[in-house]
Amino acid sequence: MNEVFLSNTALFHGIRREEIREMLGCLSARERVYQKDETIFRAGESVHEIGLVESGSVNIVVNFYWGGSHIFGHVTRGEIFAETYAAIPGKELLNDVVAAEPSTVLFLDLNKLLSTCQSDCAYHRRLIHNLVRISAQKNLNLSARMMHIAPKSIRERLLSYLNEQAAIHGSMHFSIPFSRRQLADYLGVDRSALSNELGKMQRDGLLVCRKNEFTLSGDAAVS
Amino acid sequence: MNEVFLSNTALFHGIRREEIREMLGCLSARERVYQKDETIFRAGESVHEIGLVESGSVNIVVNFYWGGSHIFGHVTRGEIFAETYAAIPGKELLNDVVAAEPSTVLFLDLNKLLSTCQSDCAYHRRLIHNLVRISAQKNLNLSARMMHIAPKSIRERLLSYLNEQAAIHGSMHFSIPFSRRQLADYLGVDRSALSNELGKMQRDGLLVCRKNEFTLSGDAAVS
DNA sequence: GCATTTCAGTTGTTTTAACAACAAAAAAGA
DNA sequence: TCTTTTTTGTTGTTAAAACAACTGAAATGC
Repeated sequence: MNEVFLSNTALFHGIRREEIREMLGCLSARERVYQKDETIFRAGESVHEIGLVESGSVNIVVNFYWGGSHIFGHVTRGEIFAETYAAIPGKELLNDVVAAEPSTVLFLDLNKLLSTCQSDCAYHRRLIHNLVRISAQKNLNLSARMMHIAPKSIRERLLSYLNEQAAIHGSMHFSIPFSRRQLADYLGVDRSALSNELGKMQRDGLLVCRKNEFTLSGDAAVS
Repeated sequence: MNEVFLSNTALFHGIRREEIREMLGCLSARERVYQKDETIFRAGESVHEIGLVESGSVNIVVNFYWGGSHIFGHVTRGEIFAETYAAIPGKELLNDVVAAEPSTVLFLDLNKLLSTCQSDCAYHRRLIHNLVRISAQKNLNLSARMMHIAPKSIRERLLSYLNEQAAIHGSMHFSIPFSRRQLADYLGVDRSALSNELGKMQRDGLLVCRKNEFTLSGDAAVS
């Protein structure tokens, strides 16, 4: 296991490398390699460990009763997953977790993480602090998406999202981390309808976009 | 302050009453009374305290640029709010928090909550544990709503929601905690269209409903 | 008990987004 | 480089939900 890598993750941020090695023992850390498309957690299971992606990436996949499925989230190197379920004992997963590519996952026992270890290391508190922050951040991300999806029209959803991006980047010119298809999924609209609306908005002078680069005009600014 | 009441909240669950009184000092607890419609937190502010509703209830209100607003959440007696923002230093609130009725709010310093207090009471760990669980639960609630909103048709959204409720109650017959208007808001659809669809579904034999009481037929069951 | 207001169901109309099918452009691979 | 695949924009059609307006029912207040 790579302590240098771990010390750069949000979960272990601010913890010295020597401490990390020691802590991994306290947390019953175990590592496992997965091939592409291999299932890591399955809906219906209950878990007590959180997963930290050491290499590769994993998808959070929701399966519908009629056979369809939807990728609800994508967890990349350095990020964690399943912490919400691990925090609620006995709670069954609502979705599968599947390796999006060949990946290595580090599993950590959440109960041990939350209980101070025998050696009562000062860094343990930092770890808990980090976990709370990560959880809060995920909450905010979900809330933000809810807000963007709240309007009924595609244009309003786009403006809501793009204005948030402009605010985040502190500029009317910015790149977004989504392809068209991904943006359509994120906003919960049809892809072709999204493309269409973007075209109209450009004709209306609200914005200019080329690939993932957007420039909002003053007219598009809200709040 | 009422330690008996606090010991029944999710945040102080499992902590003895005598301990609670002691802890409140550690947490720089302060209490304040609000009148109906009075603003508790305003969008754009950053906070370091979480709020616990001791009496009454508060609304999480999103204000749109064009003047409209939307109630995003309702926090009742015993529940907490603003913990997501308090956990991320400097993060500005995206919405207002407004008293829905005359209310009393207990404010607690989150940084002090996360750092073990001088007296290093064993119950402090329990408090942090509870906070993590509450945060995780809010995450799951948001995720569940996202899943219900994912389908495009009203019928599918309803079935998604009602099946979850049936699973929660462990029965095909149950009451929901929403009025029609609230359910329509929750599912992000028009109220009259929702009523209409419920009528159709009853005619199709998928369910029977009277007020907030629903009975699903076998045909409505999914997964 | 009566008046008033809120809530829920119904219907018809209009808007709009989903859907399907396709062509051009870009990216990836051989 | 040439081929193949993926991504993106365009258009027209269709289905569905939003919207508006109204009625009856239920709840609230006086």
